[in-house]
Amino acid sequence: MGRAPCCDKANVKRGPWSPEEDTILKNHLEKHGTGGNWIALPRKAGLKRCGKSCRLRWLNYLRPDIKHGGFTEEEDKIICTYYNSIGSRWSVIASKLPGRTDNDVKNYWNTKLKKKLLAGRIGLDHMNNNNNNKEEEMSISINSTDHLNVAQFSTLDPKVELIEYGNPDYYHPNSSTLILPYVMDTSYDQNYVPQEITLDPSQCPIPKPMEVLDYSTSANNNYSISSSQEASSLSTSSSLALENNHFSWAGNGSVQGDEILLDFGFETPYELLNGFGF
DNA sequence: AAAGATTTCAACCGCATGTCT
DNA sequence: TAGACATGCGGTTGAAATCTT
Repeated sequence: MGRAPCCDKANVKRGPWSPEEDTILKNHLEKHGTGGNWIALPRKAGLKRCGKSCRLRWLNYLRPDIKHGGFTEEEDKIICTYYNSIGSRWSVIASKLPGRTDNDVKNYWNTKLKKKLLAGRIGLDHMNNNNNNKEEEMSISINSTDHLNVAQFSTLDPKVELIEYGNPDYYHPNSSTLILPYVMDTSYDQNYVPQEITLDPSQCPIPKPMEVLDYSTSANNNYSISSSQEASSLSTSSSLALENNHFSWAGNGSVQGDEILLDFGFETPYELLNGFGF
């Protein structure tokens, strides 16, 4: 026995909203509000729609304060910083971007920002344009007794900066704020100027240094992580695998069949990789 | 110009959580 | 306190738009 449906699907219209439906919903909400009950709203408004669908349409499209159009560089930075800190909590991230919805942010991340960031993070431009040696190795150190040091991708491209969790320069235990450098691909912006973003931990639960998990127990396990959705959106068939303490990124498309070996020593910044949607 | 491939994004789905009785 | 119901959320889907060959 499954869960009872929230509405009678047989008598409910689905799919794209017509301008007429939009008008009806908007007028009704402007006059009467939600009435504290989205489920009953479509019937009251005279719409053959599910209440959840009405709610989504209003929140994601019809609300007067919705900001349509492309994301700004500043918004990119905020999304990246929060995503790296709290993961795919889109509603929290969207709440930091006035006029943006969680759906917007999620779509933007999945279709554009992730690609942009990923490309910058593994320094593809650098490899493709400036390096005849097709195989590079980057070293990442994790100090489990101290903090997660996501560290030194800069060996690959000194222009690419990464957040270092737990770095006392950025994390101040007695302070009400956390300052993080921004992760970005400078190849996309020749005028890149390193910036800092100040976060309010009460609004955004940044992991503290000692909260980082100990990955050592999994260091000898073999992981193979891949995503068909990811492969699709990246126009590549890519995979990330961990074997014998080495992460290997294997992909085609923009990587052009190259393989990048990431040496994590004895421990693995799984959270970082996981945080970027691997 | 047309067909196929890829990207975008609105909308849906189902689970988790909150609230009310 | 438990159950029913509503809402919120993140993941996923698929049609339309756009790009490439």
